[in-house]
Amino acid sequence: MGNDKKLTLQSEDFSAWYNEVVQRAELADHSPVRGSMVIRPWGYGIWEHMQSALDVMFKETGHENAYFPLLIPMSFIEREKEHIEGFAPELAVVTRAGGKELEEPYVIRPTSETIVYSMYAKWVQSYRDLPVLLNQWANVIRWEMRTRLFLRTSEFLWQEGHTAHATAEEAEEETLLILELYRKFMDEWLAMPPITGLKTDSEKFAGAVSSYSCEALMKDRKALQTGTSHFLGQNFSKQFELTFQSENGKEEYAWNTSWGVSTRLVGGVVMTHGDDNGLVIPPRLAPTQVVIIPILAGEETSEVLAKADEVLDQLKNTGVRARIDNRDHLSPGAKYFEWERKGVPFRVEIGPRDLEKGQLALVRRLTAEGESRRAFVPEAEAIAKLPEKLEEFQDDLLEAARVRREDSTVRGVGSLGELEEAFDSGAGFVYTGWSGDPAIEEMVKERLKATIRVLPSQEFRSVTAPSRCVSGDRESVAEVVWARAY
RNA sequence: CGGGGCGUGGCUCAGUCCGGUAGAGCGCUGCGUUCGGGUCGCAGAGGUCCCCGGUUCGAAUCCGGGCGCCCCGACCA
Repeated sequence: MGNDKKLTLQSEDFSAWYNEVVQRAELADHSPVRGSMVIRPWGYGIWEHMQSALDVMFKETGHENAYFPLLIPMSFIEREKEHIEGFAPELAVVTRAGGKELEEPYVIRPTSETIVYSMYAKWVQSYRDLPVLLNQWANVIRWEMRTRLFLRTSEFLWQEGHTAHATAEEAEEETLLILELYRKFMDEWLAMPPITGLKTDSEKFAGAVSSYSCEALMKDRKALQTGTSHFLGQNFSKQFELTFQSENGKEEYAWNTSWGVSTRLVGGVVMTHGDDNGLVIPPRLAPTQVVIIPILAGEETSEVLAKADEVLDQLKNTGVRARIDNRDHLSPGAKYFEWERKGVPFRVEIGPRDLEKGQLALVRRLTAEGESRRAFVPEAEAIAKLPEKLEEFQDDLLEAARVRREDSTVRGVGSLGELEEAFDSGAGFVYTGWSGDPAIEEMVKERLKATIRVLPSQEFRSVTAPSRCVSGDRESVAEVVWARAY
């Protein structure tokens, strides 16, 4: 990578572009431990904005935060059969502590269902104790074979919600409520509009009855699973004796859900909005929304700096996250490149000429085709309008992402040949019929490297449901969405 | 775990074939200069050449062994 001034072009090597931009925008760096990363302030700042937005949404829907421990007894993880089968290869295990071999090894949580539901079992006696609606913000470890900053690291940060309900219907409702909450969050905050739907058995969470997910389309037209919401049925409550006495006095097993999004979302934002100049951060997530670059020139330097301070204060008063870059060893041009690479939505330049004319130079991170990059706007007007310009920018990013998604969506594909052709000509999401046979999934994955991302939720389905399976010879039981995925 | 590649200043790499006392660009420090799209000049700091062993008068370079990392495939939020 080096300090070559230009990034690898997206069109040349998307994956190299991603690695470079993550490091050179100072989002994250590799730690000495293979596969794990240090999240730097710029990247963590983005995550913090995601966290606070989600946290509000969780609380608005009746959830509370709690914290469960990092270490889980090995026997807990082993309790649910599919759960342990799914996670066994990627567990990190503590066998020694206090200078001695432990009697029972501890697993570093890959997810917390087992410890959570074992505790719920203690707390829940009666239907009056339900529902339990908890979330935790935590780190987890899954020993992945191949890792990439943010997208797949051995340790990552996430939130995991865990709920217990008296009825299956209520738990299913919760699962879908969260799926919709995630979707809204991704639309409104990340400007990364996912499609949603049900996972096939081969892709669902180990231990779930059914899994739903959000699937977003990256700029290279590969899908990224950006959030999951699981209906766990009574699988865990049966293993951990999570029972309650119902209204009619009978002892029953509770119904559970779990759901999560992770720091992977940061990688998703990078691949959804970034361009050849670097990151583009949606304003609502940007640690700095407006950077002020004073043009320092000779005798007017102190006046320019004073004006910059004044503008900073006024922007802060309008609720804009702004900062001044007054480093004096860099030329203005060098700063432009740096902040563009870091994806700051707007830049304000203040120089002697602007002082004279009572104006500010406003530069948007993305400008429409043919539009001039730099707009000179009267100072008061520029400050007053920036909040709405930021909202506009946010909206434009969402719209552009939607258009990209729709433009690379192909519907009504009726045969394996057409499916292959679609991917060969650069399709992102491809909709087909499916017989429900996992062998078809397996075969397509083998041949085309594409998988069924979801059985789409109602609003994403095609107007006319496909009647035949993509494999040709059988009837379709459900429409499915195929994509090459991360 | 299979297949490929690579370990040399902070970073990217040249030097290795053909052994002779270690280089470039970028970055960093200081001073000056410049400042509206990656300023320029001068001076400077910085390296157990991944590790261990062998061959040799002499090893970054040759030989043997080890370790680590990256990329491609099988697993995954």
